[in-house]
Amino acid sequence: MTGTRTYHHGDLRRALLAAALEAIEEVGPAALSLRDLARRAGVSHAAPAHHFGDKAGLLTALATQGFEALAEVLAASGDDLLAAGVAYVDFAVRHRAHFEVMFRPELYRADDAELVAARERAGSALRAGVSALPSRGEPGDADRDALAAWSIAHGFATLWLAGALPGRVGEEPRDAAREVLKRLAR
Amino acid sequence: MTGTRTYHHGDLRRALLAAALEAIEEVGPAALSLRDLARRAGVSHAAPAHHFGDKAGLLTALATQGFEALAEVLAASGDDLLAAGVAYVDFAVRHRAHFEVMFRPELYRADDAELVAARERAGSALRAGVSALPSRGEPGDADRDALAAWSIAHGFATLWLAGALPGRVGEEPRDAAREVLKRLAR
DNA sequence: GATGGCATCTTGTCAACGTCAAGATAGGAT
DNA sequence: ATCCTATCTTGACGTTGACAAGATGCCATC
Repeated sequence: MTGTRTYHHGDLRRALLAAALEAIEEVGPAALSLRDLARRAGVSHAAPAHHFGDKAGLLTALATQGFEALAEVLAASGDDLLAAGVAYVDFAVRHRAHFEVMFRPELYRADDAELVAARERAGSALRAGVSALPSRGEPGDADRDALAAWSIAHGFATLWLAGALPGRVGEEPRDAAREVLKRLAR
Repeated sequence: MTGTRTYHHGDLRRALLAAALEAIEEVGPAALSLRDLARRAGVSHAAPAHHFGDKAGLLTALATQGFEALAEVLAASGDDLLAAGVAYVDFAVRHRAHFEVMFRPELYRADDAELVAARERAGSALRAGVSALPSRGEPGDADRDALAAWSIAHGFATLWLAGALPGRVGEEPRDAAREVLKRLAR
């Protein structure tokens, strides 16, 4: 990271992941080009393959990063379900590139061991917020409560990212999300 | 459509759209290849360009079809908000290829006139179900109610399609969706 | 401190792709 | 009968992901 160009980049793996996040925010995860990443990092066109094998390998690494970061964000939001939902939406908007890759499993290797572990950590963090709610009714309801909460947060985030929401909802995703998500918790 | 191979296909535009739906269900909308579609239809590799201009043009046509079909489905579900939500999820699962294209505006021309019209028809049909609900509270609440309903249905559908849901939710999307969506209407 | 091993990166190549330009074909109007 | 024009083919160009083979330099070992 000294800026001098040596034969060995020194931190190419990290540089490529960072460049990939930028590129995905610009053109989306599907239009990502390994050769473009190589140009951004100042290395030859075949250099990325050494670190990630192929394009799916790079996206697998990004998705894993994403699930780990999401797990942290959800854990930090504590036991408040509404806060967790708002944090979920906020994560999607702030880490748009990560989020978009995470939920396009056809682009990466969804059975990768590290990725599966990270995804399960995020899933646990997500269910933790719901299990804090008072239990009511029959068994299995808690699962469906969790799924309802996940669905509304995920749906709002996805629609926001797709630009499908009318301008009326405002500019600040956290505020808009809170207004919508609280309709479930009632 | 006689099966004989003439110089003029006769119904190439329709054949290409049908082939595209098949291909998208197999490999996703991003990995769609125009040359593959041409092979499936039995025409030369450049034939698709004549009907759709380019790849984005073909996906624009598919997205337009999708919004029109969704508008019909929602209109047919009547004034019941829960039924509309279930119909939304059912549409996404049954017309997976259409649905996946519709909400990836970076892949097509989102400002195309026909597409915008179809999308607005679908949006109107969606809001119609919510406006039938008894109004409560301040103005603007109806918009947010609609957005909450759309979010939970869209989120559930998206998570289902991404394969992100645990196996416990079952095989039949309509039943699973109803159990989840009804938690909002309470 | 020299040497060898090995991860890292480069160079060269290939098939497949989207797109464009130019030409061939045929159906229908005049 | 003739031309017009939409439809489709052929050929080409630049870009991409992937693979193979070679170049480079760090690092442990002696």
